[in-house]
Amino acid sequence: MDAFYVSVEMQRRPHLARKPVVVCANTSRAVVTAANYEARKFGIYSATPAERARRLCPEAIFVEPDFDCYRQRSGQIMELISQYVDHIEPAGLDEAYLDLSGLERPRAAARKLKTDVHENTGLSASVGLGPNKLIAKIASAACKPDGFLMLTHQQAFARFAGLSCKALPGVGPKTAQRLSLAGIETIDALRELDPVHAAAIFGPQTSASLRRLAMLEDDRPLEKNRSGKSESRETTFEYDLEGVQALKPVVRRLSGQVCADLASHNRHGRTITVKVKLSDFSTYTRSRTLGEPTNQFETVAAVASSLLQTFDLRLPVRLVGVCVGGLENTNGDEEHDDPASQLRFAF
DNA sequence: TCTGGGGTCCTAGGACCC
DNA sequence: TCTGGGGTCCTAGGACCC
Repeated sequence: MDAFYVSVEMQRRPHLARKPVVVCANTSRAVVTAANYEARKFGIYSATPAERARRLCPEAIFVEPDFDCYRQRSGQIMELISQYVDHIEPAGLDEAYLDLSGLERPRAAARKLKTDVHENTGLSASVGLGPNKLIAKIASAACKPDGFLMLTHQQAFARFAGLSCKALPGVGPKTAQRLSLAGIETIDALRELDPVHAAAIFGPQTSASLRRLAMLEDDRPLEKNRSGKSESRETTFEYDLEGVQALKPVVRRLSGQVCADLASHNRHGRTITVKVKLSDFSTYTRSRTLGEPTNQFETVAAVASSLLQTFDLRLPVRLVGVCVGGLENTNGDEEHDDPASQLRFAF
């Protein structure tokens, strides 16, 4: 979906049309959750600090996020899509991979789906089609907003060769910087990088996976019904807190919220992790794995509290978080779909 | 002006088992 | 005195994505 959260908010407030709109929590240390295209013209993007966003565009309209609403709208869209195809892999609230390989006219079906989504929700999507998830994903990003792009492997190869390596999903700022130091800026330069040289820089695994990315090769199957592997809550304080005693009640509260979420989905996990971010942004975690999965508040809170004691808190604390991971499988069968499927699609 | 929250996956080292 | 190889689980940190 194009600028999904902002588009939902603008739909609720028609007078915001054509104005710069930013979805952002109303707290001192917030960052932007989503910005519409008008706001992006001012240099405001997702993750821009709120204060900076206000200075970049004082006339921008700030709206507080409403994730319950976004989840509900996302559900409607996923429901609509499921009338077209059986095989859907949601990839967040505003994005999904679809397997169109069973369809006779996949391009026409995707076209109709895009129109249908707009007619039923008033929201626009960008659709990329390709022989694998990677190409579908890059194609949908390349045609945003409100775009439609279908590419063969060969066409994608030609079209994306000159793009920055950062256009490859999985290549973030750190990897891009390391590549840049090696003189690699574009996807075709990465493709032509000597494998031995690459392995010396990135190690055998990472260099091989970077190479596959640059070749636009991707054999990941579509995975539907993925169940979550962890649930967590974390909070950044308005002002840094000092000492374990100040943090204990927060850790108890977060434990309670995580357990309530787990219980509501009838899920249980074995590994409890506490995370701490200090005033200098250094981040530490401590975890403990139990013999049996749990979602009991007293159990999680007690373990989290004892983990909290093990940190070296010489600096003030900016953030704490509690995570329960190692969630047992709820619905058993992890369906891996036919890897021979030839056509995938992302929006 | 400092820099969220909810996740996934990968790596690497150590413990432990056969 | 010198001491393997493989596999799994756990912990900690880090990169990345939406």
